[in-house]
Amino acid sequence: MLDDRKLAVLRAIVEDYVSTNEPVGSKALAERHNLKVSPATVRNDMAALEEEGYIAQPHTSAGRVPTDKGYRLFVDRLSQIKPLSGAERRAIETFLAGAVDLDDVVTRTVRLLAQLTRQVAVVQYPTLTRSTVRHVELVPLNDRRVMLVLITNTGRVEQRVIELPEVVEDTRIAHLRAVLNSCLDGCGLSNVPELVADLPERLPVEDRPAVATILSVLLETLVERHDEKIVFAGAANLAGADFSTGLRDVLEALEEQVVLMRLLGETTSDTPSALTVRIGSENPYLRGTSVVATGYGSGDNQLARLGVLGPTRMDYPVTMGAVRAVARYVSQILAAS
Amino acid sequence: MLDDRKLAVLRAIVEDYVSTNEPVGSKALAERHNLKVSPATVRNDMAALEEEGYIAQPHTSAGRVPTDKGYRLFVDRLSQIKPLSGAERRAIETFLAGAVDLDDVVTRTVRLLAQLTRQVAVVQYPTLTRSTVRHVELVPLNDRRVMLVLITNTGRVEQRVIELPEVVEDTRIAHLRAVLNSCLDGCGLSNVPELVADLPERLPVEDRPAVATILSVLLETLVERHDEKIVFAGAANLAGADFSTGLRDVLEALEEQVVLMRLLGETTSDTPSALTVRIGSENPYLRGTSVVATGYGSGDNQLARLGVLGPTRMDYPVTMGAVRAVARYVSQILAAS
DNA sequence: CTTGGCACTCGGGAACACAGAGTGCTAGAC
DNA sequence: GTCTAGCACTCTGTGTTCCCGAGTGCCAAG
Repeated sequence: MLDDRKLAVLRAIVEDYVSTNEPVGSKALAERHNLKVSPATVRNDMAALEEEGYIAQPHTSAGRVPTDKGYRLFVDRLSQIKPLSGAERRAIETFLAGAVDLDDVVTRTVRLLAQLTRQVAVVQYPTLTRSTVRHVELVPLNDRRVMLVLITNTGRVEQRVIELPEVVEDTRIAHLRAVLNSCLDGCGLSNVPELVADLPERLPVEDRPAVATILSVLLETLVERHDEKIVFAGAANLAGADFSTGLRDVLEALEEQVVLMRLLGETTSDTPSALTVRIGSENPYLRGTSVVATGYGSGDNQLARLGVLGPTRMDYPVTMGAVRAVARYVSQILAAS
Repeated sequence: MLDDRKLAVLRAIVEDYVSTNEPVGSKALAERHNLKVSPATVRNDMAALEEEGYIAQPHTSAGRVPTDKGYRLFVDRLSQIKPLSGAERRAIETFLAGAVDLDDVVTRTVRLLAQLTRQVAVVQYPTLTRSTVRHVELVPLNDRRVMLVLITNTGRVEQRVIELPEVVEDTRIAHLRAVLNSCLDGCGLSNVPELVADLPERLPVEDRPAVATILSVLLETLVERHDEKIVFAGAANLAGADFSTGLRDVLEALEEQVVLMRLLGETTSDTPSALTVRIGSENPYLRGTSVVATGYGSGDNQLARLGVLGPTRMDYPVTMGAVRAVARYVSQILAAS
């Protein structure tokens, strides 16, 4: 049905349209890409491609434009991920190397990705669920209040102020801290609930109300942050592009954690580091945009996802290369710290 | 020079232009606001106002539009800050009350403000400099690494991983922590440098390299975060508005911490809780936008600033009311915690 | 299967006219 | 002196028309 030349024509159409942002006609195609055939032949192929739904024309007698299906075929079979230049790689390294803490890593990553792709970059904070407890700290603030600080091996720090149901002496707080740490240190966060389940029973009865309160806050912290924090950067890059759905909708979506999350998608368990490309109508919300995303994290321990969002008319090979490279570098950084 | 009626005309022009987004003519003015004079008279006044530079016409024979100078006069002398409705106040309260930590307070505040004003909201994180140390924590990660956690009375938590120059036993770390806390607890952050200055001398000589490293990171943390974190929300509200400078520039500025900082401005020391309004060309960057900002914080202890950014053509009384109200509520919340 | 030729179709830009809103000015009314 | 009414003038924005050109689909010939 689609012989090699037709595929070549489709590839040429996508490339030209992406670079010029104008419907591409048969004549220009035959000239620019040396297809060795005449415009008329190209037209025939185009008719076939249109028949199959890979391209469309905005109006009769205009050039052709790739459809979502056309981009899909292009991404799957007609393009190769374009690796970054050496200069770009070095830039990434130096830019990420200066990060001082997790917040900083994420912030730098998202900015870097936005700048590199000239799109909107989205980065999900490393998820807590797969990380392990590095330290639990209880800081007495006054005699009815303590601050709970939870530090994970990914460098993440969560804190909560807890109102105690009764006055508890500092020494007892200190004891509880020691117990908690000996019990939880190095354990996966998902194991925490079962590990602390019998804790109240192992402590003096008079401490139990306070312990119960503290534990409930601790568990709450774990659950609450399960739906993760997510940040974006590069909104300015949207200014030029035109979206079928209107710029406003895109900006609104970017500020909705839930929507962003859905757009980034799930890491498929079998191939965690694979690039996910969702084109136009393949996306849950925001049908007019494309999302290139991937999981990141050290080795087989996938932490979270990152990616970029842009118009359907996007340079997929370049974008995919950038996303993949940044994911790799940030994974390295996180593994090292 | 400018009698009462001319001022009334100016006020009417501003109000009409803000609500309709169209140059306002003499006839419509005389009708809609019962000025009790004829359009011709209004025209004379308009000519005078234009002479003085308070209004301008986009082209000959179009209606008048306020200039920056006109808005300025309007804000300073012709308008009253509009208080929020009861429903709005209750919404603020319930929305802010649910915050679990400082991050959450800031995030909720910025979203609330964006929604309330239908502009872009900007909130600066409470500054460290005026807050006090509540707790310093040193967590050994392995024998060459510790994590420094600094908790302030505003609920802010800073953490850093420190590479030690040599292996230090946990007990010595614990001792150092105790020393640090007894030394710094409750002290203002700005006093920390002098307080820790002679610390190395008071400790065993073999600990000094490690102590020096830790202290240098501690001081660095204080200084680094002096230029503060700043967040925004409501970029989607820009989609409708038109900026002389182009949407792209505004979006770019929003992602530049430094620029945002400059836009929010400094809290003037004499009247810390006063509203600052910068109109159009009065702004350092982004000449085409207006910024309404104010300091917030508990009582005389100003912590940071918050505000909104929008087109010059903005409903100043309403915006100012919202900014003031939100600043008050968030100050309360922070004072209580 | 490919190619050249040809008639057809639209979109977009230029030229143009026109209605309507708004102005400035002047002369008269209070 | 200040306000008002009338009038001529000046624009912008919109709608219309027209035309060019790029691009297509189809057909017949190589």
